[in-house]
Amino acid sequence: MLDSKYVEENLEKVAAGMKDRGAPFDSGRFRSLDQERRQIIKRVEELEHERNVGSKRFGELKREGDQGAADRLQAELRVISDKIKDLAGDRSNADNNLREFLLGVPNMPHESVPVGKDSADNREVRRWGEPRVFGFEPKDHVELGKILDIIDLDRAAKITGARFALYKGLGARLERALINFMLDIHTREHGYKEVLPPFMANSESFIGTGNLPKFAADLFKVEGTDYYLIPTAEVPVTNIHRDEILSGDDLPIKYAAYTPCFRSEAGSYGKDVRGIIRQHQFNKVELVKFAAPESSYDELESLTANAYRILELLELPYRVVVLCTGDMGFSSAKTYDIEVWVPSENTYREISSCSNFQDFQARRASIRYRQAGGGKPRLVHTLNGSGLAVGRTVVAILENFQEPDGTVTIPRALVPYMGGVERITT
RNA sequence: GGAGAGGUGACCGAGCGGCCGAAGGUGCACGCCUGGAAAGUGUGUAGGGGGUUAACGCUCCCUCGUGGGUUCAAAUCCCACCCUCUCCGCCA
Repeated sequence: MLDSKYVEENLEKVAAGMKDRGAPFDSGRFRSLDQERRQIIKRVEELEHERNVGSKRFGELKREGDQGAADRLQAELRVISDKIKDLAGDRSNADNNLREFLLGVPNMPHESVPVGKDSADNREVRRWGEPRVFGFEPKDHVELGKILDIIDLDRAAKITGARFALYKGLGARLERALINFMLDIHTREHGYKEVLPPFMANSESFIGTGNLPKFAADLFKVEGTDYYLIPTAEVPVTNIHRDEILSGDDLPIKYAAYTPCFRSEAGSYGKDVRGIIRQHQFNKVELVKFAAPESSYDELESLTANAYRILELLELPYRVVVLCTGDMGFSSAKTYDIEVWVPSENTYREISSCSNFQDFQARRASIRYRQAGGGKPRLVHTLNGSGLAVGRTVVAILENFQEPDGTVTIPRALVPYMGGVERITT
């Protein structure tokens, strides 16, 4: 959520930023909501002041024993109190209206973000590794998964439905190996603290990260509760410090978390229906940072580097693109997507998304810090990125490391995590 | 699921109708002390919002888990809900 004061003082700038994003923004409506709220607050506070002064006076009269004056004053005060009660509803309406308006406004894009309409306008900023030249027709991961009997989509559909996977044998072990490998690298070499959060979170947490109220349709809700299945560890992990004031000395705080992720994928019918690229449930190792505003963009660079390092260790070719204004997520000020090479599609596919949200989430979730020299608490900047999506990493390994007979070589770095297995065979 | 106890500032903890945004302590900041540090010592130190101001500031309102209620007046009384702890039951 943007700061209403910031919006009020930079109305044109905000309108321009929203235009770059392709997001509707009614600055006239903002202005009238803002002013309405201020007027009501002023009126209520004047009445409250009157009541407080009168109440004190009433106490004095009682002590002095002037019963007549006290009774008269009490009658007056009762009228004032009633008026305040009448206005209470107006006030909360005005507050809610403004808040609701602002909750629907996406973050301002950072100045370094290219202006553009959609993914075609994203800009490549890094490319690593050479896509392998196959001396044969490479198979896709669905076929490989069947041949090796490690991914069973038919039975998963029986158990649950479409867009679910059943991993078996070395497939299940590969998934587990990748989770452990990623967590080990991030915790031992990149300085993140491992956390294992709840896989459900309440609506307040979802509002904190910006998933609610706008994107309820993307979530699975647990019936009869206020809980939703998490679509990413970003939600529970960012909310670790909701409503807290952190010590500036502790920043940046860096967490790495493995969780499954649950997404309804509403509106993606017909998209990536084959295979395990797009699932209702998938595993992911997520990186989350709480940083001081001065250093948050440096932290975004290092977080992104921490994520693509996994791909380098796994010898998987990738590229990094910076998303343009029109392609960025709702809460993000700047996003890098890391895309891994997928031979069967002859293209790079997103495997990680690394974003700086600046104070957008921190304001919603009230996550602040106090600087070493004391002073007022300031909002932290929050960042996160996948490090990495595990299912898509499996896809990349199977397809990039396949042999003509359908067997798959395990990347060297992963062999210890596979219990010494160097190759998946039939 | 049943019975009980409790949720107060960055943290611990007192207060149980007006003199309480809140004693005391810890932490933190600044100063004294010291060759330097520790110890000691003095002072200060909640958050959010409105008005006003170029700004420093001044001023008002709200906040003692959350939301209602009683009252001229609520941290304090009543109701509902959430969370934590203890005991019993059940359970992995």
